[in-house]
Amino acid sequence: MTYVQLAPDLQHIPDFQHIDDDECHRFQGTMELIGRRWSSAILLALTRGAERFSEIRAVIPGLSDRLLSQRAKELEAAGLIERRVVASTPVQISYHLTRRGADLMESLQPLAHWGQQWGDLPR
Amino acid sequence: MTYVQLAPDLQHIPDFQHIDDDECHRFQGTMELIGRRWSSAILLALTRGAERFSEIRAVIPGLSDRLLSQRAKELEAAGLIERRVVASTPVQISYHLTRRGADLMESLQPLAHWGQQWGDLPR
DNA sequence: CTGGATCCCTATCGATACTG
DNA sequence: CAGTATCGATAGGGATCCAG
Repeated sequence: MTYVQLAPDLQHIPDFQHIDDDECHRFQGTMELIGRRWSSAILLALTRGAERFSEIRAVIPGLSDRLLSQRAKELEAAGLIERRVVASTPVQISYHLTRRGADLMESLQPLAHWGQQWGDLPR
Repeated sequence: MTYVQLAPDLQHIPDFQHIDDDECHRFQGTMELIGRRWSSAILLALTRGAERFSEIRAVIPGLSDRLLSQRAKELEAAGLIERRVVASTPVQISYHLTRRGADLMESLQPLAHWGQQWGDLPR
């Protein structure tokens, strides 16, 4: 995105004034990753302590095996979550936020506040 | 999403501990709205002062008329942007962040920080 | 200038069945 | 338990043309 002047009544927002094109793409990329269906729910489930595959699925009604598996791969590829395998019998698999993922969740707290402050999105 | 215990090493994250099911749905809904392709770019363009249809399109390479029109409707329906019509000849149409939209952009600043801190998402 | 209408292709999704 | 395979339905998106 090309740079344009920040709107006068929004100049108290400091951090969007000096974002260059690359940073815009990062920003959009991040939004599209965690904006995909179930992505944020999965991250939130992990933030809340869910670890096992079935545990995550259990706390997110409507989430199917297939989509959880797919999203987990994407989030792992993005470095937001980690998949641990313990070679016992049966094999124990658990998912955890990485440091990077935990930082992301922290950075989303103001957004959660915003949601609480403004109530439901209009349909 | 059903409540589960917050992971021990994440208990310093206060705001996700007490989010109930409704708030989870709001959170996910917000993420999916602004996570759609071009949505965040459009909001960012408005934050930076773009107002006219052609102006927004000009600063977002790859964004088509159709998608800008569609996203604008969605964002307007969500109460994040406002569409003003001045009945001159020709008709002057401009887009602006609402208070709600501007608040949203403010709440996204930590996320922009996160992107800068962690660099590009892995491909 | 600001879109609306249409076509058409692709990505994505949900459901179902199956596996180590 | 933790996925993979397959399939049909649907939604999203690009390109193009058209209009007030």
